[in-house]
Amino acid sequence: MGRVKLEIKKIENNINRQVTFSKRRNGLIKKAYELSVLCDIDIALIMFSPSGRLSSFSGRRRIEDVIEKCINMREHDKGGAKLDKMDKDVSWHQF
Amino acid sequence: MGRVKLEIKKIENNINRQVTFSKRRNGLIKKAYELSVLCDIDIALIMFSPSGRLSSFSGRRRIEDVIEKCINMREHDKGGAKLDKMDKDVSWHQF
DNA sequence: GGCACTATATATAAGGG
DNA sequence: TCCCTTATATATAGTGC
Repeated sequence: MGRVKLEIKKIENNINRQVTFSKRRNGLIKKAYELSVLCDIDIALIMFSPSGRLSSFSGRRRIEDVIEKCINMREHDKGGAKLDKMDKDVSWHQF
Repeated sequence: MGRVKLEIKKIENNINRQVTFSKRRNGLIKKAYELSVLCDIDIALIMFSPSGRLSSFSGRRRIEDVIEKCINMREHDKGGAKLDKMDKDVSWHQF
């Protein structure tokens, strides 16, 4: 999305990396917010900026509550937390 | 983003709400993944589907580690966790 | 439920101030 | 750095299978 197709690999230039982080962080939070409202769900988003600062977002409930619910669910129902399928050409770590 | 502009409010139809959740959840995870790679950061995303199922994602590190780092940072540096600014016309809950 | 299509809305990379 | 613009890449709503 932009004047040029951006390859998904680490942006080596420090300035550009921080700029991209700021823009995409805002976009991500906006989309998390929209998802929480449209689908009436609980959501939590935790990010650390390239300089190590914490950014977090949660929808209807306090982030601590969402985290706690997540931890409990992962402990008590390990099989139910997996996503069904993702793109084949990425190798992100997921649960 | 689609044939029609969608107002950001709860989708009342159960089927449509679940369909929108599935599509947007995938989009959100993809963007979280891209952000983690492009900016070389830690990130964690926790969502509960309309039916209550847990979906979560984390980038380079285990989600438990990212959550723990977040909790510690929020406890020890409450002032540093705030985002600078968001859209004025939304009222999401953030930290 | 999921997958594919496609018209449209949205996000964003570059660049300028 | 941050804000604005704009061309372009991407996400996705509606639809059919």
